[in-house]
Amino acid sequence: MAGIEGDDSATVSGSTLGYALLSLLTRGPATGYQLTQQVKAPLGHFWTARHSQIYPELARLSAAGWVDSVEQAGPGPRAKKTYAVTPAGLAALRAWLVIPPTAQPRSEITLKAYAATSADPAAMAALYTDLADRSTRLLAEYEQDAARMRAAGQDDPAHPRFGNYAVLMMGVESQRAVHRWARWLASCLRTGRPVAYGEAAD
Amino acid sequence: MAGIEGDDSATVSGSTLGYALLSLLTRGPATGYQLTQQVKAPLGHFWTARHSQIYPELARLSAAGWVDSVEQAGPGPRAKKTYAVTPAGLAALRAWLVIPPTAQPRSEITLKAYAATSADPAAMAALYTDLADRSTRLLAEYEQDAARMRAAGQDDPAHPRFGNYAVLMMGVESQRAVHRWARWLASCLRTGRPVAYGEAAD
DNA sequence: AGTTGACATGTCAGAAGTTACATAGTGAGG
DNA sequence: CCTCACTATGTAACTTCTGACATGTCAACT
Repeated sequence: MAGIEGDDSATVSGSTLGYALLSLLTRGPATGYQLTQQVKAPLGHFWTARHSQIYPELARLSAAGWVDSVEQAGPGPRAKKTYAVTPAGLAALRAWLVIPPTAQPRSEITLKAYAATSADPAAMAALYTDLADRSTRLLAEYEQDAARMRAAGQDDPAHPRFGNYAVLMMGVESQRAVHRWARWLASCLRTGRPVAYGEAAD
Repeated sequence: MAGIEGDDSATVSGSTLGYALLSLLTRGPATGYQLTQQVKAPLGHFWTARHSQIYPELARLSAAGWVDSVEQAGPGPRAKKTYAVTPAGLAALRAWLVIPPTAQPRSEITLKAYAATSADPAAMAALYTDLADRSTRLLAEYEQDAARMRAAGQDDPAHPRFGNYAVLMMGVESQRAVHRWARWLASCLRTGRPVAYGEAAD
């Protein structure tokens, strides 16, 4: 109830996805389809959503008065809708942003490491070697993107897309962390003996 | 169907939570209550579940023949059940472990960073300063745990609880990454100007 | 002329996860 | 004696997320 029917109580309501969409819309109006594309990168490195989740959520945001939409004739059987954040939506986003989040991260690859001793060591070592390789590739990709952004002045907190740069930098840090860890773990499993951290060989 | 009715097909079925519980049970038989405690640390840093999710999942694992249970008279209105992995359960776990995971991580704090420019800079800077402090505390805690484990020989891949150590090391890497990133971001937001990575002051 | 891929919007069933409700014994401390 | 915390197991309602189903246009390539 609170906050979802146009009242201006300070109560924060709405799902995390709703705020993610509002964040995307602060970069300019967009259609549901465009938002679906935009949750791929760099946001997609830390938050994803399918279109089947996005369209209903946009309807909810619209009902709450947090976004406006204009319809144009588009391809396909239905009208194309372009959404934009309303002042109420922006206020709601600003209120949500400064609340410290509590959600714990979930990582399936780390969960698998927890049971590493139950599996075939060679197969598990291969799994973490692949992960290390993948993180190397991703890291190179992210660093290139970061350099491009810096050249465009996007590393300035005053730049309207500074958030993209901030998320990308978290991606860089994460991949560095994953790389070091995966390499160490693969080394442990391959040799079958304790390996000091930082001494993992390729 | 496949894999859930006692057939020994190579097909992997079951939820991630099911495999997480099997992983815990490879460390020895446990009750649902004990499993609820054990998903707190170190596994809880990367995977969590409430008892309301664990009890039904144990019932499903039992129906699939992946775990066995023995009942003892316990406190409270119901019998206490102690679960143990069956050979079929262990085989299922081993098959699942070597499949490369695909799930993307989710991080609410990174999502908030994406919209950082929409919020009050001072409030956002405080949020990331707090995060940096929290990661410092966690890191110290994790490093202590890691030292204790190393002293107990748990850093040896042959040790039955090597997985605990591996997960903890991911925790260490993650907190280091979060710390560096949060400090940098807070610095950016506080000064309002681009800050080179690695040059963020406290 | 036919196929593929991008554009574009939606629904539905089910899985996964959270919060709250419900019950009951035991031991420690006030 | 009372309360609190821990042990212990379950259910119910609800939210969130995924995967599949459903429709239709337009441009490029074969």
